[in-house]
Amino acid sequence: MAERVPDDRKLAVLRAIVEDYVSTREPVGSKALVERHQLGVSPATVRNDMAALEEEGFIAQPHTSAGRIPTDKGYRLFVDRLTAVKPLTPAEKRAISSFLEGAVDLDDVVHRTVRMLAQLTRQVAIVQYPTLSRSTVRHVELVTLNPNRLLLVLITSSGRVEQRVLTSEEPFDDALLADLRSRLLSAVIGQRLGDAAAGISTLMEAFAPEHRNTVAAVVATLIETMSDDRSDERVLIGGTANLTRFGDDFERSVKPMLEALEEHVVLLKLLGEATSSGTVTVRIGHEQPYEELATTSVVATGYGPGDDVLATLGIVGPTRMDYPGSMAAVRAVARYVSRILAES
Amino acid sequence: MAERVPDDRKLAVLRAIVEDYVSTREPVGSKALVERHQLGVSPATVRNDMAALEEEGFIAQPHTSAGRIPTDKGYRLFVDRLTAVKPLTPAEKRAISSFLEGAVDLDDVVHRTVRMLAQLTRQVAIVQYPTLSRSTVRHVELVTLNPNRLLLVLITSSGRVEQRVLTSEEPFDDALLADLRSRLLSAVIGQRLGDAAAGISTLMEAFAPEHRNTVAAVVATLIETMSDDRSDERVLIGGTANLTRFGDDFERSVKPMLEALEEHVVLLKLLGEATSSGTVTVRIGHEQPYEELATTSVVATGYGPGDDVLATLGIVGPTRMDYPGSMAAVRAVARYVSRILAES
DNA sequence: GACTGGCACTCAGATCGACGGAGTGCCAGT
DNA sequence: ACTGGCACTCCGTCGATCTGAGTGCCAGTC
Repeated sequence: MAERVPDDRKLAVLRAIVEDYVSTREPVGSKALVERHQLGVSPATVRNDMAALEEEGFIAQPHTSAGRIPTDKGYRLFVDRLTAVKPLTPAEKRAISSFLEGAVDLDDVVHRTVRMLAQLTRQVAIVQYPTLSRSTVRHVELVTLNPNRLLLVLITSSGRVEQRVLTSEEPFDDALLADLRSRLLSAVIGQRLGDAAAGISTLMEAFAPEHRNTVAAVVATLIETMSDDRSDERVLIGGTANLTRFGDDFERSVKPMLEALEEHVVLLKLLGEATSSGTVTVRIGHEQPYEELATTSVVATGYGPGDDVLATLGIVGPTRMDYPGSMAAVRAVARYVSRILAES
Repeated sequence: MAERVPDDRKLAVLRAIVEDYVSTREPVGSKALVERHQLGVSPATVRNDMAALEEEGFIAQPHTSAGRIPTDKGYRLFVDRLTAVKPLTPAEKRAISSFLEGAVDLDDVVHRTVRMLAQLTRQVAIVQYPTLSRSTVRHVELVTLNPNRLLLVLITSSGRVEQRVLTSEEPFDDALLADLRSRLLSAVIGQRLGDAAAGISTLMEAFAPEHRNTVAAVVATLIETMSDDRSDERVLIGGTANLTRFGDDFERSVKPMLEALEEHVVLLKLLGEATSSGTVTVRIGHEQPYEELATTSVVATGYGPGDDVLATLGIVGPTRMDYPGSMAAVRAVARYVSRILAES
């Protein structure tokens, strides 16, 4: 209880155990450890340290007389205190940068990002679409698809386009629509999505009573489109083929993950609250909210133009993963995609 | 060589083998067969028939003294000649219909369709987005995102919205854009996507020489947007969690499938040429073009409003699948989604 | 000629026991 | 405080054995 953090050599042993276990996937014993790392002490000493680390809950043995594997708590300590920032190679940086530069629109940016992440980390990548709420209204358009169907298009400063279809019993009046359109435009252009609603809800009064039904419907839909910002519940995933590397126990680790990938709500909860794009959040094993994904870790961070954090991206993999590498990749990709967004 | 198709009882035996193997996943022997089906003959007789069927390549045994399993050729015969149309239950029909009715836009239709398919068949579902080429231009909008960036939006009669961003060295001129916009509109509205290009390529001549660069860029982008119809290479997949049911041999059957799911081009090739929505195409094992997916079958059909076939949808699963059920589900879903599209 | 009962044969998968080796904990010695 | 040595544990593997489902074939019956 006096001191919670083990002394230096024990930490070195823990680090060595994590590294070896991650790369070999097998419980690591004292002898193998001293052979592969320059610890400068004998196996017996390492054994004592291991016993202490086990006592404190950082490592565990699957069964008596097997090597040790890190516990979630062990990985946690490793990530918090033992991780040296592992910079990407220049080649990797160039690859990220040039691949993301090639994107033609927001959708493409997100697609490329998820692909890049999956490729770099060789894990399953998840990218949440940027939220609109901070962006402003750039344009509103009303288009009649046929006399009874009206398409409402909302274009935002982030280059995103939202659309809704309205149907009506009686045909839409073109003149009315033109009038409504211009009034909407002047009321709404340049406003933030969140604030614009106030300006148009009173608009109705300018119209003749017999038109108010139509106007009210359009206004309501527009407000709903602006406020009901569904984009923050949209996510894109990639690299599912990397699930093969999850582990041997198909039923217990891969299946729950596949099910989670179907449910975007689950994924968003996994990604968690967005943190500023400088800091990378790591959630290890039981630290994430789903019991079924007990052997799964999440590495995530926020991103967005400039210092705004509009959404979250990250990767998901087995607790036994390369944390330094994943964290570096996630951070780098977030940084680059943020820069791209800022340029828009 | 004289007659290629076995006599009636042999066919009954084959059907029984396929059905039993699909439901039990285990090689089926002569004794078990006569117990579970009313064949009216003894195991010994069935054995003779089996020997004949094996001779002709419809079934095979994994090893001597094991039961038989159907070959691809066996499944093929089963699908071609032994499949009774298995209508969906009224409850299923209602479920499909009401679930699809609830869709708010085209995107939502496709999402719901893929979900429905996956749920009904308990397989991996694939839905190709409907192509635009037959639809007409409903609206074109030019929006300046900032002085040097212009957003071009194309709205089609199918309710689909395409967008492109143009950047320019020098700021866009608002007056010019307004002029260009109205000329574009009158030239293009109501035209088919494929035909509209001709009308606007000559438009440039109406503008002053110093503006021609800008105009040319916008026109070129618009034409590209209309003709480079990327929607036909977009697909949506769902039900990947059903991959768990693929088989025990993870590495050889699930991994290639996961990889295929990452590559939309591969999926499109799997779905194959669209057939009219009445007929369902079944590709069994080696009949589909990918070596790695030798134990995978595809059940697909075309769909689209009315009798137009705009795209393909279907399911992918292990060769050992419930063909009658899958075919019925695919056909029914295609029919319903076609109807929904026709109403738009 | 078509079907059946019987029989010998095959072979994958399960069961069992022995064994080797990696790894541990502990203790006495430096 | 570290190390070498030693006895002990126990998983995984290997080989031998056994069992049972399934087969092919043959002689007999309708």
